[in-house]
Amino acid sequence: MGQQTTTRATIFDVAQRASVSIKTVSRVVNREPNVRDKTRQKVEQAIAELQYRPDSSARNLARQRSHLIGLIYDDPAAYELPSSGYIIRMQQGALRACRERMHELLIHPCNPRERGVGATLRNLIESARLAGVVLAPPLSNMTRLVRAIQETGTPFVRISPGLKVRNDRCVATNDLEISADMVDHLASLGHERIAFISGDDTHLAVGNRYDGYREGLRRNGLKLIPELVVAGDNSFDSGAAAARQLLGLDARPTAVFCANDDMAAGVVRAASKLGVSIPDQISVTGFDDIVMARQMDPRLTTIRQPLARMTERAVKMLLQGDGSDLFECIPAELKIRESTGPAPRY
Amino acid sequence: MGQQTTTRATIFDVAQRASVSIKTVSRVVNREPNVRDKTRQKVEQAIAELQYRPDSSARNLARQRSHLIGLIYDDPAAYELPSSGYIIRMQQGALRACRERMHELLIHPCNPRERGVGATLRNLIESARLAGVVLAPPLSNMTRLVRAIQETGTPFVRISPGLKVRNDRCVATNDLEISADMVDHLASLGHERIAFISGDDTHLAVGNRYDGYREGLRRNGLKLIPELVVAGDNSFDSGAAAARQLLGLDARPTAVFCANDDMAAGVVRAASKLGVSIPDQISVTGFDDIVMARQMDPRLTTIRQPLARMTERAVKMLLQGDGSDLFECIPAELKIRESTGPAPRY
DNA sequence: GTGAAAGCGCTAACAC
DNA sequence: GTGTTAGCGCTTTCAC
Repeated sequence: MGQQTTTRATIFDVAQRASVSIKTVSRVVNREPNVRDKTRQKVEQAIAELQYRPDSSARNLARQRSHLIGLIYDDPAAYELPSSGYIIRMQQGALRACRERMHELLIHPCNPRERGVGATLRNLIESARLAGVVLAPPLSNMTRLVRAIQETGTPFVRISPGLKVRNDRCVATNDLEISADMVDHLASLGHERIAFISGDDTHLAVGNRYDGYREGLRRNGLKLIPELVVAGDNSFDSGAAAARQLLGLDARPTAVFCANDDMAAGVVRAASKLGVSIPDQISVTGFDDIVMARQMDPRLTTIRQPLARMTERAVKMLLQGDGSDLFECIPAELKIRESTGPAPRY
Repeated sequence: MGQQTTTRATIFDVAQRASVSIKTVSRVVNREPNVRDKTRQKVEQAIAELQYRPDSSARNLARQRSHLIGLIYDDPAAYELPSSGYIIRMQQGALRACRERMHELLIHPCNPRERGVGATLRNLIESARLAGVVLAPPLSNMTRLVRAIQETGTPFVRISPGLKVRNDRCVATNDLEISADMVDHLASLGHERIAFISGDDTHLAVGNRYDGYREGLRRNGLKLIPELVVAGDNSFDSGAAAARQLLGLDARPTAVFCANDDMAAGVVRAASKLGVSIPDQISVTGFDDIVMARQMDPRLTTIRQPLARMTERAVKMLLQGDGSDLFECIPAELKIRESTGPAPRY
């Protein structure tokens, strides 16, 4: 064993050793038809003996495209956020599909507020000749970026762009529907004064959660009480602040639906500081199912998006080639845990 | 605007347009010397007009190496763990260095328990001709994997291998020292019965934390009390279980030092269930500074490894070329928060 | 079924 | 300072 002293074997070396032409070797390596079984075996043996590994650069150059998938997502200024779970789950799904299809994953967080992101993105995509690009939310709903990618002509898929999309491919989840389902859950527990803490609205898909909340109220015959809707910014602290506001109301809500789990955690914290018990006095729900949701006390009722599966699907669409599916929806799941319970009777 | 209808400009097109040879264009693009200012400008203008972007595949083929850095880490079976924060922070550091050096980052989680990881890794590294590889813990202390990478002859850096390393480069932190410092902190608060909950010992660097604990006891003139050392497995639940055991003791510890934050969170949970108040009756500390550490109540005293900076440094070492630094240590930081306080007097 | 030869777009010696 | 030319290791077209 030890260091690789001699130079690496090329397709020529293999061809020579197997007494065939390089084209035949190429056929074997790429699993193309029209190779006699016996020839194939000879070649395979030569490959094994020589430890031959095709050179991706050469292959990419000849093929005019790489075996790289780019995963592009928002680079949070404060990286250290629960958003990390979000990102990891997307990566995980993308990686699954990549492995299966013999591709590799390039990650490329970027700051959409920066000048020249579009150009940088184009540069990356074209220079590296990415085989495809997955655009994560909230970038997936930013026209400038989408356009920049379109201009490269490289296949791409958007994740949860948060609105209906004209021509290009995307995979989403049923944010709106599932949010309404959450209201159903609350309503079925007897809640009538259900508050909502909204999130960051540059993230269109997060906006859908509010629409779902309203739809849920509507279909349960509940009316929207303006003072029960308060704006958050997706952060723990904004959730806590909103909770203090809601709990200070003369007519308190009996349930709070938060547009994400971080804010829900903030609500839980604020409530417990005020001696308000969950879920006895107030029910709390989130959205995202972050790791902490299962470690909180009480464990948080929330909604889980199939992020990994969505991204996996996205990469597969990319590598499929056929423009068959333009849009795919993978439903989210209600995770009913301990932070929701029957409405208190006053 | 719009789609790229015509074929992409190559270096020839640029050369022709600027009335120079391709070599000159190459010089300009690669910022090589020996180009007259005026010539350079002509070329740059042609590049701009033609929207020329060098093709990485071609460049990589000619240079015999890519512009890709591989970040290789353990692919947890249950991915959905606080470890996600760990991974994200390493990625962030690696990305910072990559961007600065005009490289791209390939992520490659892998399962070291799987057969053939070594071969797969070699295959990736050689096929893609990675410019360099960063190996994260605990993979960085697995001989089989390290060897596989060595055999490719590709430059690599190990992160926190957890032990002194012979010849190859690595960047680590002062796990042991900082753990001893944590004991100093506890001792200075008057604690004498300090428990330790150990972690997963396939992760050598985590093992160092225990050594640091002992060193801390020693230098504070405290003796190691065997019944106060209990084995955990890095999980929240194992922390909670250990806590129940420790709190059941006739002579309880007044402080618990956990080898990671998840276990510390478990301890906090178990203690509060048992009505033991933190830090009044017992102090708790962790290691890692996961996101939750700052959102717990009380906020957790812990240790923060400079993971991002470590990985950033690693990538820079890779791209530096000169084998100057073989080993680099970036110190961790004590984060003293609310979960530690003066030892109770009985 | 198999092979010969012409690229793919760039870098790197070396010549001028 | 600048240009010529020969690769880099593969895929692809087309002939056999």
